[in-house]
Order: sequence, then C-alpha cells, then structure tokens
Amino acid sequence: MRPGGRTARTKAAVTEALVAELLDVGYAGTTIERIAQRAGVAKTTVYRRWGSLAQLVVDAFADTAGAQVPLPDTGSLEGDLRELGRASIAMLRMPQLRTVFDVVVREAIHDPAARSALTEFFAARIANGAAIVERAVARGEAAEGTDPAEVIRMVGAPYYARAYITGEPLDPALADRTAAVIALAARQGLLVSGRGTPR
Amino acid sequence: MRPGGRTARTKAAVTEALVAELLDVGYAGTTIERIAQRAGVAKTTVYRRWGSLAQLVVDAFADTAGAQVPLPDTGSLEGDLRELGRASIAMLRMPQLRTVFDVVVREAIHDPAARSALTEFFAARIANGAAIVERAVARGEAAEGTDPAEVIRMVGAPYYARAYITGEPLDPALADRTAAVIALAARQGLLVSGRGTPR
DNA sequence: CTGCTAAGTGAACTGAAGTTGCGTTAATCT
DNA sequence: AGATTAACGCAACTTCAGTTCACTTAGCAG
Repeated sequence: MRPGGRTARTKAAVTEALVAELLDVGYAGTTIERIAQRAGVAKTTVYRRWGSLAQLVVDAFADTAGAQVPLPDTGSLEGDLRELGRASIAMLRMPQLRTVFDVVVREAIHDPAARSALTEFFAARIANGAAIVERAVARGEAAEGTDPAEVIRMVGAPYYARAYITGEPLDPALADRTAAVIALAARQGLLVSGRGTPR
Repeated sequence: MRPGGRTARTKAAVTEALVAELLDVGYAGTTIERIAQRAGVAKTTVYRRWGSLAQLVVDAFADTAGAQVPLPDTGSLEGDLRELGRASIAMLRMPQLRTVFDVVVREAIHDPAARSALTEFFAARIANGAAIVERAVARGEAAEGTDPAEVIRMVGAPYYARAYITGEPLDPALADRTAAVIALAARQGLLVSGRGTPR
C-alpha cells in the first residue's frame, strides 16, 4: 500500500484541491473541510495525515519545490545574475506558486516544519546557483576565493525583502541593478569567504 | 472621554497585556480572552475596539514603530551603512520587539492593514536614512544622482531576507560585508536613480 | 449637581474547527 | 485465494473563538 496505491491517489487529490481552494478563496477562506469535500475525501483523512492546513501546504510546497530551474549561462557573471534575478521576480509573480509560497513564508515564522522546508528550498537553490560563480571565477570575472553561496544570496535578497518585508513593487529592472552591484562586488573581491563572512 | 480617560487606560492595559502574553506563550498560544483577562477588561471590549488579535498587534506596532532611531555619522558612507546594518541586526535580535515584528510580517502577507503599517514603517526609516547618502554624495563618496532610498533599501535587504525568507543565521559581521558592497556600488554610480531603477 | 452619551461588562449563545470510535475498503504477503 | 493490515469513511461529539444583548459605569456638558 506504500507506493502507487490509494495513499498516493488521496494525496494527489487533496493537494490538487488545496491549490484550487487557495486560488479560489485565499488562505483565510480555506478550510480543511472544504478541501476534503473538493477532493472527495473524508476530512478525518486530511486531519490524520497532515494535522493542519499549514502542514498540508508545507507538504505540497516541499514536493513541488524540488524542481530544478535551468541555470542561465549568458557568458558573463552579470548576465547570469540578471537572469537569476528575473527568474526570482517571475516566480514571485506567478499567482498559484506565489499563493503557496506566501503561506510557507508565513508559517515559517513560527512553525519549525515550514521553516526547514523553506530553508532547504533556498539551500538547494543556492547550491545549484554556485556553478555560475565558479564559472565567473574561472573566467576571472570574480575574485579568487569568492563565496558562491554569498553571491547567490545577495542577488536574491532585494526581491524577497521587497515582496515580503517592505512591500514595495517588484520591477524586473530591479534585477539589472542588483546584478550590476553584486557582479562588481564579486569582481572586487568583496565577497570572498572568510573575513566578515558568517559561517 | 477622548483624551486621557478610560479609553486611553484601556488601550494601555490591553497593549501591555498583549506584549506580555506574546512573550509568555507566543502568538499561537495567545488568545483575546486571555489578554482581556490579563488586562482586567472584558473580552467584548477588545473585540469591539480591535476586532482580531492580528489587528491588535498591528495597532501596537504602529504606535511603537514611530520611534526615531538616531542616525549614525561615522564620517564615511561605508561606516554609516555598517552602523545602520548593525542596528537592524540588533533590532531583529531583541526578543520582545522581534515577537511583535514577526506577527506584523506574517499578517502583512495577507492583511492590508498590517501591510500598510509595515510599508509605512520602512518608508519612514528609508526617508530618515536618506541623509546618510546625501552627506556621502556631498563628500564625493557616492556618485552624483545616487538614489538615497535605493541605497538604504539595499543595505537592509540581506538581513531581512535571512531572518524571514532563507532562515539563515544573522551574524553582525554580515553588516560589514553588506556595507562594503553597497558603498562600492554607490561610489561607482550603480545606484543612481533612473535607468534600471523601479519607480 | 443633573442628565447625556460613549465605552465597558457579563453571561448566554452560536457555529465551525478539530477529535474520537468503530466499521469498511483496498493494497500486500504467502 | 485467503489472510493481514494500513488507510479511509462516517457520524456523533467536544471545545472554544467570536457574537449578541441587555445592563452598568465613567467622563463630560450645561
């Protein structure tokens, strides 16, 4: 009963109903009872398997988030960082993805399960993006010893800060400026690991 | 009855009880009923004046957040930005302030009242910090036409992104590196308003 | 001092989220 | 195929946040 049986069908049905409900009535209006009804499942089932709405969302996110985004390779560090930034902005603008992401960010503030799902999501993205920086170092566009993780983190920070903290608009042009700033810093050796670098 | 009468006393008592409860049992464990009890007030009163726990927190935040933080003036842009960053990190580490801030950030994701409270809070901080950049331009440390708001925003982004999005640790040393990166970018004219600058 | 009104009180009520117990279905093992 | 067991369904129940309403108190005006 573990692999592709009833369990998997139920999970798929519930997850689909969840996303549909989130889009229809928003997180505030979403209830487990309605999701269960929509998925053609008893609410007991949902409560037993997930326990709460938040955990259900986190679970759905953790499943989806693994999708690898193809890394840009424009030939220059600044170009790659710009593409990376545009991808982040585009992601934050996809309604159905954003809805789920919003919930995870909210829950992560006080729920350890959501926190680790989100942290792992970014850890994977950062690890994935490191190749960009390594190529740049090889080309001499970034100083020897530049910390790849720190570069990728710095590139993403402005978008997320705007979207979730200051609440300011997300303009794709922001990616241009951010890429220029970080590429310059990397070239000048301001992002080498070690001094002034946490961890 | 408007000024310093019963109304004001009630508000003060409830606000104090709110913060105490948040610190004692966390947001998840906090209920309006307990706050009312602790404040020596009927829960009806709280429901009528604030309507929900979230709005109560937002109200408390909006009242407190006006406090002006003294601007650093170290004599150099990088030094000022570093101090600014350290202040942000320190703020995010004060438990009772952080508790309230966490709730506002959470609520801002789906509640317009919390969203505008938070956005206004940062707008004030950014406006306040602009003087640092203007001094730097006057000293020739930043390019003519550098957008003060953008500099301040960029300096803050990494801390908030770490605290609320990626969930990575907040090391005061992060302020050093961030200040160096942004100061360099400002000097090189990468943060002038106009091209590539949203709004 | 007397009356007026905004604000607060307390208790009863409502409704829906979440739980429990037991019977049923469906995948897996031999 | 029959036995086994994990997962699901259903209906009743519990619990508590949030509402309602009739009544009381405190500040203010004339």
